[in-house]
Amino acid sequence: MRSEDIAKLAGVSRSTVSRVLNNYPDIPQRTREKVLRIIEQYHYEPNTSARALAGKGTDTIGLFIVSMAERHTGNRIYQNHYFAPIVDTVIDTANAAGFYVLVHTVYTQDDYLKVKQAFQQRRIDGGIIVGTQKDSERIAEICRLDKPFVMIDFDLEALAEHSLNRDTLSVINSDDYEGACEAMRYLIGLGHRRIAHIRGRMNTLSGRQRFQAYETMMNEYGLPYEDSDILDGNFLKNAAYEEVARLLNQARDQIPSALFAANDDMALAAIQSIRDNGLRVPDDISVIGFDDIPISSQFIPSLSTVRLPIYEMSKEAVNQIVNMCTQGTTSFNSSTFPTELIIRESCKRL
Amino acid sequence: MRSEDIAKLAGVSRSTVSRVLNNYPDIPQRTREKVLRIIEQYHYEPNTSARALAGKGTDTIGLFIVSMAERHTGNRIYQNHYFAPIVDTVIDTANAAGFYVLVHTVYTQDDYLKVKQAFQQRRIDGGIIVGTQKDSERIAEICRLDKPFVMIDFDLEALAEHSLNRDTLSVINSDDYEGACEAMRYLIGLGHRRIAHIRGRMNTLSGRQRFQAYETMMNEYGLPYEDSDILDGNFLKNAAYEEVARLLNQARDQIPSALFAANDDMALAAIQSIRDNGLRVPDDISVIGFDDIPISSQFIPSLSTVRLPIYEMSKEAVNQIVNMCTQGTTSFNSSTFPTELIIRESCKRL
DNA sequence: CTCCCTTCTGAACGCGCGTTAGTCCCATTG
DNA sequence: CAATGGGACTAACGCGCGTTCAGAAGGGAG
Repeated sequence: MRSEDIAKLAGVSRSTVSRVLNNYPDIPQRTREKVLRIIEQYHYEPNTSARALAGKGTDTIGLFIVSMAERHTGNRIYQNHYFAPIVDTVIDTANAAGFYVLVHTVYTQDDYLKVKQAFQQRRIDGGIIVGTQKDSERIAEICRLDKPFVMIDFDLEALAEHSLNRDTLSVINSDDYEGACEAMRYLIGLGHRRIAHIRGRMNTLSGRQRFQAYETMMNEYGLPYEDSDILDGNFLKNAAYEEVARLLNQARDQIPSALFAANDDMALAAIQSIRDNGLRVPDDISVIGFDDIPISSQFIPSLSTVRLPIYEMSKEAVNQIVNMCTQGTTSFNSSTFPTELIIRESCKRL
Repeated sequence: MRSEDIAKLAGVSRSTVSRVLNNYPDIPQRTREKVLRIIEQYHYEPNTSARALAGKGTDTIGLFIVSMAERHTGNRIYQNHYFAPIVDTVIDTANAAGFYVLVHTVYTQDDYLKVKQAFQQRRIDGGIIVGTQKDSERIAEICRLDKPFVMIDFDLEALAEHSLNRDTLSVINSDDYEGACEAMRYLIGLGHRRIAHIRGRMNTLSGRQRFQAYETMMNEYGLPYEDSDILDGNFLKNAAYEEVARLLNQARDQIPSALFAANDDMALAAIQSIRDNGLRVPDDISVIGFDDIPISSQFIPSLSTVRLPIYEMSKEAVNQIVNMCTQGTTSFNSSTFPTELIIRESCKRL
């Protein structure tokens, strides 16, 4: 079933059918209805490829997930507390807007080619890229394609470095720095003076921002901290568990009364480690995390943390892409979404 | 950059370029290399739309997730323990095979149209559909399109009903029945004679199979059970918690010594409920679940359960689709994958 | 009745590629 | 030497649609 068949059945020319489908204003109501009836009746669907070839878009956006995990290690991405809700929201929002979503994982440097290809092959009209460890060099290449593109969590400085403030590019960040400051102020407000921090990976923007907030706040409030109070984590549980165990392995009065972990996974591991070393949370040590992953609210004790506005950010990303694609609006945008301090049971007044 | 540009640069005709790209045998090595060099040099990528229009496929498969949740309730699909690893594996496997994946959620009856459309609009070469509550009527419509199609977890009887044993259709199931039997045999082998069951939704295949296995095993081993031993769950925590509380609200010696829950979520809720009623797991009551969701291994006590071969099934689904798409092989297939009994701490010898 | 303007329609071209039928050239054979 | 054959290529058509431009049909004014 092609548009020509519809045209014949409706007794008009093919171009009239096309005009009806594309909402041209100069089609009289009678003709329009007649054509639409035939289309309805025969369940006609325009061929996307032909449409795209003739200049229309594909009504498809790409969602690229940059991860340092390895392909085929099984089930890593969507069980990741950070990626899962993004994928979820993006697909949901896009589908509701009548767009299809092409999801692709990016593990290796070569996989970045796939992103470019998706654009060059005209598979997608626009793209969203997420992931903590993006290669700004490769990203720069992709941006040079000059296609509607939104990045979630990306260091603006890296952009400037490649002078890529193009009109088709948008960046959506969460305000991790301010969120981390809030967490620190909360701990300090509870009377804690000796506060430790488990860092995330320092090659990620969020890792750096959260750590930076820790230092700034400690300094601002004139609180002393030593190198040993800064634990070198990597966002993962194992290392955090070990590092915390090492922290606890000193004179009782040398142990900090509070711990700010750069993410919930490490915070939970820290609590385990603290327990296994015979101390209690929050009675002996207060722990606060970052991310508000689902399990944090169910853990015992439930974890105080900072919620990321993932849902809002993802939705905004799709909206921007869809606008760019449909209206052809090209506007550089850099929005920062506020986090939210979630107070639960894992912190206690000193 | 079009193939014609490449042709000019290489000093050949456009069709020669096309033949090189499509591995035609009658191109001498010299010409082939020359063309490939130019392609490489100018980063030429064939336009997918034009390609699809000319008869080639799109190298894209659709992944449709049928869920009864509601759109825009935020973050349901990929945080679902069942869907997440499927999405994960499908995307990973397909990407590794050079295929793109279009992910789409199906919430309402109308959304099924989107599935049909994706095919009719030639967006995808083949599709995978997953979800527990498929509408076999709609599925039948989709199958009638006669496109490569794989369903994960689908009742074969429903297929027969619509007489749809077409060559392009495959069904991949997990052997829930046998898995549930194994779980029951394990409990019985531990000496339990009074065993309760919390059912899943009876309008799902897995819900029915797991329940059926319970009844069959109880009968086979001549164990008595009463209506009150069969709790009406719906795969969700809340109802399970309540139902179990009701079960425990009777004379101590009337309470079953073991409980087989139709999924892990309900099993975990049951353990909570049992605890809240002053009994212990596994000392007073043994509990076994089904699914082996990630949290089950970390729960205290860790949950004995039945692992679903989700990874294997998803991978097989992609392989079948890819084969059908590339080789044009059309073979009806119905494979059943075995489950695996995972023994942990939540069950104890009576 | 003619002219012009508005409203509507269709023929034709182009999008970029796959493929078929056919051409050209050179080596081989009778 | 002519005829044959095959290897290496190309011209041309078709895929299904969007869009432009010219022109038809209708309607009102002069």
